[in-house]
Amino acid sequence: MADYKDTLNLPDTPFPMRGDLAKREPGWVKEWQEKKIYQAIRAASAHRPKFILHDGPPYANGDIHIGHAVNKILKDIIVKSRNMAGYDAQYVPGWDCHGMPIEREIEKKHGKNLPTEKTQALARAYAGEQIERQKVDFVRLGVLGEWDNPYKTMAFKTEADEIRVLGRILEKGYVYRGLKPVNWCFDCASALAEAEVEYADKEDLAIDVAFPFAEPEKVAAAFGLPALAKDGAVVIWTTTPWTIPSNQALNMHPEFSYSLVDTGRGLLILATDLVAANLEKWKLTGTTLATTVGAKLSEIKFHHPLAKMDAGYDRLSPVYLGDYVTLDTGTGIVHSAPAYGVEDFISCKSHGMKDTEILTPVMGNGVYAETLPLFAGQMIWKANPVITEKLKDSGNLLHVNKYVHSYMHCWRHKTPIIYRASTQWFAAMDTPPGFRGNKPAESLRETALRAIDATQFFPGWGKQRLHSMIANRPDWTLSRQRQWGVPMPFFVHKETGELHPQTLEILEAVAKLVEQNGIEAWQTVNPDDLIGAVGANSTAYYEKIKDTLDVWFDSGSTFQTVMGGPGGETNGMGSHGPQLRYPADMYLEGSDQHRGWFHSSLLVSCMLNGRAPYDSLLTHGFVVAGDGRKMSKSVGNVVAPQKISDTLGAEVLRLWVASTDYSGELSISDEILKRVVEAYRRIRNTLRFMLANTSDFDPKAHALPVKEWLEIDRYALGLAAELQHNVLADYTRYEFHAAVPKIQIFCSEDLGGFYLDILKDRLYTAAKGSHARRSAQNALWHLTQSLLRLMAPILSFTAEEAWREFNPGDLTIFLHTYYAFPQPEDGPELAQKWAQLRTVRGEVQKKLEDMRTAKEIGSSLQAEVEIRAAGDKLKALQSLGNDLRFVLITSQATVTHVDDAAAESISATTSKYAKCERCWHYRSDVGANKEHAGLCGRCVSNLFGPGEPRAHA
RNA sequence: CGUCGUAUAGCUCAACGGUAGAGCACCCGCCCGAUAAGCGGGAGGCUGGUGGUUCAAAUCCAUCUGCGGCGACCA
Repeated sequence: MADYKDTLNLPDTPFPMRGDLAKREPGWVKEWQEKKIYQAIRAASAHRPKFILHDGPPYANGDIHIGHAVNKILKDIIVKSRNMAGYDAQYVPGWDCHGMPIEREIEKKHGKNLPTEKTQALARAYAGEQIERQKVDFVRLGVLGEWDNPYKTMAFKTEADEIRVLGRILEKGYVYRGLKPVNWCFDCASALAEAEVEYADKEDLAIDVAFPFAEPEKVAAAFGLPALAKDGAVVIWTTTPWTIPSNQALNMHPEFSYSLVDTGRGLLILATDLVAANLEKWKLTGTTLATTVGAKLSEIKFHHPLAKMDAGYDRLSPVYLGDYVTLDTGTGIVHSAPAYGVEDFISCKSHGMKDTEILTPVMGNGVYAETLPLFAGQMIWKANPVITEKLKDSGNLLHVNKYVHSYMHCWRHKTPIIYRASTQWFAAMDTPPGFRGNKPAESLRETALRAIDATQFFPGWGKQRLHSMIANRPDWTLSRQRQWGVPMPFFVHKETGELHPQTLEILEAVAKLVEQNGIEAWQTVNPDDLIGAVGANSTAYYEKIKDTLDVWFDSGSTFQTVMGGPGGETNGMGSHGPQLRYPADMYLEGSDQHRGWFHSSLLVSCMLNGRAPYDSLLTHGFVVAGDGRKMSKSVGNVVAPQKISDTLGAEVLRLWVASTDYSGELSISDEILKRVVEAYRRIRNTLRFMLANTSDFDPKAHALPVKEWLEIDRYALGLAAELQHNVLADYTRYEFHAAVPKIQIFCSEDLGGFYLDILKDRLYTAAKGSHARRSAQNALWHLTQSLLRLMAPILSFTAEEAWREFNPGDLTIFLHTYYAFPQPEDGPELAQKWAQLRTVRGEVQKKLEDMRTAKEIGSSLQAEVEIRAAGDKLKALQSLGNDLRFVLITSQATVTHVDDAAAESISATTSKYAKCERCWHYRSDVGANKEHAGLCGRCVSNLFGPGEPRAHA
């Protein structure tokens, strides 16, 4: 038997079937960098309209985790897809560099209580190292961007511009100074972040204190009594006697029941449920005169327990209602010192107490101010027993005992800390304080809410979320008491606290210094040099403030400090102003950034420009393990992006990101990744087949006008055009998880299961340069053009790898836009007709499967088919003529007319003819040519004659 | 606890008031000229639970449960 394999046009390509991604991707990354692909794309796109996705800066601490990878890959997919859609889509990555976590890292490595200069120097160096580490991992993911010139919030110019932003919001009248309770360490003489707080057991004095009636008639009325027969008091319980001198209110729960009890020491009010326990503790007996709910006692005033001890305490405390009051311990009544408790502060403020009315006798070192009656100059912890003693003297102490409880301690000093109202700087949400006659026309809250309405959200529920956050948030505390942060370079009057009259000029002067030497310049500058040492406006009267800005203000200002704000393209503002544009088309981050970066950026931009810095917001969820659980080191279900890159390849990670619906959680597991790998293999193999079968195709020499193609080739072109249209629509909506299965199904069903399967016969057996074969290659060539570009934003490595094979000598696929298809004239009719043909094909395949099960055939080519059909179906089948058998991949196919659909049927038989040794079809004319006894007629013609005519398939 | 999401076949996703679909995985078979490939066929869901609205509910409403985000001087 002659071997005819050499006479076939079998596919050939160096494009390997297996990607070997983990090993080969780093090489491609390197090439992209060496060939400066990103810069080439910029040059090629310079004339196009801009699409600006402004990068939200990751924090420069720690190696990237899977969430970072998701974020950057999504951004990369969007940037690439917008660029290929014909935009100049820039990507300038950035890093958030200041803040407490880095300070803590420095403390861990170099010890605590370093001088500020030292901390800043170490922090700056550390952040730089972290950025380089993270950058390597980001680049490894195939993310293209301006990695040579990223933005950093610690860049000197960025730091300086941030100070200028502060100056502008001050000038516009949004900034004021006020009180706020914070965690305070006396040894640090500073506020602490929550992360710097530890809990440990502490022994305190727990005291029960009576606040005597000041308005007995109102108390009587609240309990439904005509009058009270004797004096009495409301009783509170506290473990912080040192807050008693600062008491300014009492809290009761509006719904709890409170009793008025007649005891040996007068009438007492306490929660009904706690009467028995407390009377026993106080060794009293009593009878309940009446009960009422807390709400009835609202606003009734009581005497301070130390009122009789010193006139300085002769004041009244009103009852404010609060849901946070519990019946766990104590009396059901809580004493409220607004300067030293968060709930106390909020409650008193909401009842109209002004900052200036709040008593703040505890100084930063934990000692009572000289103005505090009775206890001046005492350290609060040492004052506890003294206060208790005074209360006893006053007759208002019902009980005292030692009490061990869990209490906040400083992470550094292991000493107890307190909540302490301290002076902070705020941006006003509702009532702009104004600045020297300047005052915004509307409140920041109103402006921001309007800006949200004008913003597009992906997914849509983000709008309501951000809206409700802005609607409900309190004033923004801009100041922090930290070292590694952008300073608020203010001078305030030592007595009045007023800002220096030349504040704006000082800010600009400091900005200039910072521009040269970084934030460190503010640390080292001599105040005398800025405002002079003598005179009313000098350092004699004004002191330098050490506060830094909230790090959220750093990243919240990047629309100005990086993008350059309005006019940044031309006015030289911003680290990347000329190339970017304000507002950005999009900010894209995890959904936690509604409260973070989206939020802070919105507020700063609204203060500066009255609008959001973005036109649209896209949010993605968080990555969870396959079982829906959060990933955590302790559970051990953490999936590291570096590990995936090193084993499966970053391409697989990219495909996983693209195929997951990011609007909810993104779950990842070994099985999920395995499925992604399967999908990848299928797509890769399909590409390989197309590359292999077009390897001898030269579009310059072999291109044919579409109308000269075979019908099925034109149909395939239409399918690809439809795919591209649908996929691009998904890209435009940023719904990549909808696009990926479309591509996958196209490869599997339309190509693998249909078109390519049918095409093999023609590609392999027709004469190499025949019209029939070239027509197929034309179609494959256009399909590949489209498919590679369509895939490129997601499967960047593979698309690029294939592109080099497909288009040798071209720098990169990313220089190209989506493919412009030639339009077949009869596209719609073909689509309809071939859909019908494919239905019939499916029915035939079922029939053939039955024969296979009955062992009548193996290969479908062993069968001959007869189809009886009516109407359109008949016409469609008949129109293919002799080519129908190729569509069905059978050796013979005949069509017979029947009158109506009910009479339609399909039958198949095993061919009785011999198998052509070359094309494997079973034909009556095999051996008809004596010189080539093993061949069928068309193979003889294809090899030695004019070639078989093919018009349809 | 509050609030915003989310829950459909083993996995990833469709169906957006009208008989639950696809790809992959799985099972069976074919092929051996895409070959650590390719083709065909098949099985597999009380759409998280419960109650409602409706002629009709995966879809609308309520409630419960699981999971997750946010509620931090953390980023």
